[in-house]
Amino acid sequence: MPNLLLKDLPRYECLLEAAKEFPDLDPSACEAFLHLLRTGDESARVVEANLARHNITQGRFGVLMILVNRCAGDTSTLGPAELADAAGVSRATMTGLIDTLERDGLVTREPDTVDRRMMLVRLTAKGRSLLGEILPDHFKNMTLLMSPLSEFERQTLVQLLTKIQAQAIKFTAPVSAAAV
Amino acid sequence: MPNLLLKDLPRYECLLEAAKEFPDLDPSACEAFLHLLRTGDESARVVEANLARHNITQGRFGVLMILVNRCAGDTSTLGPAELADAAGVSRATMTGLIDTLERDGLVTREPDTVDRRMMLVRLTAKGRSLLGEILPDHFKNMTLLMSPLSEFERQTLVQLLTKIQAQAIKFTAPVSAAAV
DNA sequence: GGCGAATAGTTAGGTGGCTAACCATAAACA
DNA sequence: TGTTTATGGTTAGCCACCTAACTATTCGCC
Repeated sequence: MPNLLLKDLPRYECLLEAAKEFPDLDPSACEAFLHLLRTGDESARVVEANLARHNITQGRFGVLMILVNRCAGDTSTLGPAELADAAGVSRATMTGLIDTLERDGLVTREPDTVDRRMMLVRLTAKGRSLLGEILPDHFKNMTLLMSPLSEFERQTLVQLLTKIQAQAIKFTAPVSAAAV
Repeated sequence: MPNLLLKDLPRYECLLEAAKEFPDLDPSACEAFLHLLRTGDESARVVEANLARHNITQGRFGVLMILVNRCAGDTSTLGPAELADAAGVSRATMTGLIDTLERDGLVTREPDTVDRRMMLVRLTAKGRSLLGEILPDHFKNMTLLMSPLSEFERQTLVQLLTKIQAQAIKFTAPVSAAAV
């Protein structure tokens, strides 16, 4: 009987045993699945620890990155809905993220004079500077995390993960069909 | 310049380009990392959708599963700290999870007469019954999600993920050293 | 021009994660 | 036996996610 996303991953032999009781349980699928979730979780924690040292979370960091990417010039802006779409979160959630980013002086928010429904979000110099501080270690950690894998293994991993992603998309309707 | 954990994963060529600006950025590591997080995220959503149909979340489901696993007989119990440890969350978080589970009649909670600091959590018949409803589809979805991969590919994936897990543990001190 | 539909951003309420602090109890030590 | 340390569960506050609902604005159609 497997535990899911728990501290101790069940061994394959335990899954074989559990499959006797649950005919729908495929031991190798279950094992791969649990390892995927666990490794993803642990990997996220690694980069989050680096971000936390700069008093920022993954979500807020993502918003800053989107602003840098989508705003070529210093004067460009994005609306909360665009940001939410790019970040893959709801507009309501994005309101909260922008709230705290604005509070910390990392972005500014002002009404759009052209479309009066819109707010315009802009990255501040402080926000840009913070990214400059964060990114070197961020990338180093990422590289270090993947260092046990050879170039070939990384490619293999990406290929396998891409297959799973393609399958996952089928579960969730055509909402994410615009990816890549 | 890469987006992180965003809706559109950057293509490898974009990462090569970005590496010119950021010397610490390793394109293949970054690509593998982003795919790992993205696939994990999407996979979690798949199983969560199934759980949501039964009005339960991943976290609460995990608690029920621990209770089933750790409590061989119907009369056995676990304390909140044990549950938190097994689930990999804090005791404070576990209090909230038990609160809602108790509210929904899926577990009971009573003081321990032997050790008066303790509460004892027990799975109810309703909780057990709910698991019985959930598990068939839960396992089926898991199997279906991994179906694009052959048995060999699944083994390969697990091996690669295990390497990353071992590396991730080094970042987070010996706290999780008891895994597997 | 007027009306209905669509869009934008925010609020309210809920859930689940965290840390720090708290009170109560048990265990360890002198 | 008394004191200190450790453990257990909960609370407060914060954050991030969601849905549903709301108000305001814009768009499309007649």
